[in-house]
Amino acid sequence: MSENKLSRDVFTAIADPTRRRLIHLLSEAEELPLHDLTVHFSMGRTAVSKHLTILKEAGLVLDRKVGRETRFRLNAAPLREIQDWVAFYSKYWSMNMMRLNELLEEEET
Amino acid sequence: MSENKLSRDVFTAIADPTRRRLIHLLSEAEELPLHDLTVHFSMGRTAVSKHLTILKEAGLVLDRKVGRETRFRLNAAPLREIQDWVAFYSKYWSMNMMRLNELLEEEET
DNA sequence: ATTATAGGATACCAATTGGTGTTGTGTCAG
DNA sequence: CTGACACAACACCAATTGGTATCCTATAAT
Repeated sequence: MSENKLSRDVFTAIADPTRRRLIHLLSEAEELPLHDLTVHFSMGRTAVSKHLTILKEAGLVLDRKVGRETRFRLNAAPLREIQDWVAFYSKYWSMNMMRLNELLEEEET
Repeated sequence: MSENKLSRDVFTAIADPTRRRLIHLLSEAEELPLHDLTVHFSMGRTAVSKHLTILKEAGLVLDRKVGRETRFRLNAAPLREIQDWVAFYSKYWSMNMMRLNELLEEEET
């Protein structure tokens, strides 16, 4: 029962706009404590903390305690999975809609 | 109140694994009716239909009625937004963790 | 020592999500 | 015409999500 709940889908982690903003903030600041992140949002500290937990479970952020504050920093590596996934489908928009439509026209004759 | 609910975040659309499987199935089959898609899943037809609606709202699939069946096909173009988003962060995993750790070491001295 | 700050831990809540079953309608086949 | 099929449209439900407020501990500043 005491399993690690460290596994979280990267896709669901980046699904939330708040989480994407957090990723962006962390990308331009190297390392930030919770408080400094919270001020950028209109929601409370607890909510931001929850989002950070989800990002942590997806491996997208790392945290370390420094004195009384917990500093968060970005770990972009898991985003590679997203890139790989979407790269597979890039061929479907580079060989364009036009060709697809042609095929469908033919089929209907 | 009768606004079009056509706007749906692409990020949330691809967050669900079922939806990603649907995208994959459609990518290799050009065009498929709901029934042919449903047989690949252990859930009911209604559930699959709902997922397809979400994909439609994100612009990721298009549908057309052919006789008594509704055929769905992939429209990969909106995935470009994902690619653009993730491409921005690719620099954070190419200039690697090592460099980041170096910076943090220095900071602590 | 006292007080203020940073944040973890809970408990709680409303809204959304992901699924179900049912019903109704248009279409294809005998 | 009749029955089977493909699907949309609902109504409904449990679990999850995204947020809140409250309480508590640890650290920092005076």
